[in-house]
Amino acid sequence: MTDESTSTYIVAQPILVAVDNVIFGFDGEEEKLKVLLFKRKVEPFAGQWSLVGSFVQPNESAVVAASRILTEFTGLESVFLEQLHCYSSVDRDPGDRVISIAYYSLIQLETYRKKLVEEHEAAWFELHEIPDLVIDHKQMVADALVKLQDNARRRPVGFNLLPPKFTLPQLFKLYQEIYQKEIDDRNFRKKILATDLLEKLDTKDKTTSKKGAFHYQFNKTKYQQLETDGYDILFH
Amino acid sequence: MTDESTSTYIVAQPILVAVDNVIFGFDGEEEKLKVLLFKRKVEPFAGQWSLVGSFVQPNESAVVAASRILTEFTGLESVFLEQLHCYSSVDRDPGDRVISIAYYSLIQLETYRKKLVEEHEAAWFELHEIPDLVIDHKQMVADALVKLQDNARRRPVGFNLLPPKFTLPQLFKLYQEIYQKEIDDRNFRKKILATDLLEKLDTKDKTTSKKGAFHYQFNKTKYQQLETDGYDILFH
DNA sequence: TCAAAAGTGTTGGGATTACACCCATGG
DNA sequence: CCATGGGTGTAATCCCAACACTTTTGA
Repeated sequence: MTDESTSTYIVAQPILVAVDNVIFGFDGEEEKLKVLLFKRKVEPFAGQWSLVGSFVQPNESAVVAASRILTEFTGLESVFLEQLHCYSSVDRDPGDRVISIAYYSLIQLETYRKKLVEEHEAAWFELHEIPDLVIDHKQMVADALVKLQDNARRRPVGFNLLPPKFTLPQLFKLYQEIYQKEIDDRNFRKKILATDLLEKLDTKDKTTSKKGAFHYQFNKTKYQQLETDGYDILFH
Repeated sequence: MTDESTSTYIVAQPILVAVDNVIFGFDGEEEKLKVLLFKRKVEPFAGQWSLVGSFVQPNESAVVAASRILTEFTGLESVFLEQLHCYSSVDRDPGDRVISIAYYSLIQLETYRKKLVEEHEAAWFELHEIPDLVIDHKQMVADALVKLQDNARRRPVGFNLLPPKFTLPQLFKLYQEIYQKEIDDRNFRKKILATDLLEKLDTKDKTTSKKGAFHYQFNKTKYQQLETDGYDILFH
């Protein structure tokens, strides 16, 4: 299949195909949405900040490639991963003609493997502290955020960013981070609880207040249903 | 740039990159939304129905390639054209490893060059009469329709499918075609007129009724504003 | 006792759905 | 004059944004 001499398509010229992954994580301590970046290893632009990425191998699809590098950098498997856009300007990469299929994923920062990230000289950056990135990666991050916002309105994606047990104040702050604005907390609770997605537990998280905030978890059945059926909530 | 011997990326293996275009047109006579298909010229699958597509050339981006084949088949330039998704399964094309970046475009059926279409053995198919298509093209059409529906709710895309002067009954039927369902016509008028997008002319189209339906055209200023700002209308 | 965060309800206004009849015209 | 499609209005409902105070508890 990948031996060019056997190709049916004589006249076509192959192109290098990469994937880049905008990995979002929610830092529960700092209550900030962050993006994983690393220092690029290869020329051109070696040493500069970049999204994590890889060339697509002959025996893998783009989503498998994106998943592979996600695992490589975080140790995580089977997390939220969705295609964003394919970037294909002729001159985007001065090293060669390379198109890049961008993905974005949502992970729980608490569960990623810190060691892997350090080995790769990677780091988490807040949205408004993202440094200059190679090629069109800054555009990819911007596009990913828009898509995340759009998605968070229609489907329970936000929960991919939180640990299994979380509190409503945490969830609330996460959504404020996603939308990069202040949200009315009373209306937020109403709307989120109205989805029937949350199950209140009788334990509390007392790390952030004396009163303590109740833990919640998802109703898995409802979660899967809403993941496909969707809803439509605008947060103000 | 495209000479492999000069590539910085020694280890990467290039892949064939194609674009496929889901071209939608609204047939004003039959009041049907249609998709342009043609009989594939090359093996494998020569002679079978396919979306129009092409390999991406070394000197063009994917969107340029998609635009090029659109012009080739319809004679049209600078019409609505938007990226849909990149399909990259390893075995999707038995001829070779080929990934395809799918686009979709919206054109006015009345203005396309009929001759070009005939020369290419292409034809317009209603949505529910689409034959078996090669590879994953049927999936592309399905995905394109979903994206079109989503887009029509948020932006004035529907107007790309109509001639400069059109009537409200035409627009109404177009939206019913896009959503593949019946819509309340009184509420439809209210919602569409509320956008401030339409300018009523004092001429009438009498081809479909004795009373005649008033022509409308867009307010270009408002159109451009809403194209970027967007709105959010659900049609019931 | 008080500071700090968690939690809770109501109401007025605007938007939306559902719904049925009159109008204009050419044949 | 009538058949055909074009055009219009309203009432009841629902939804939602806006808004401020009480609770809990550890220090």
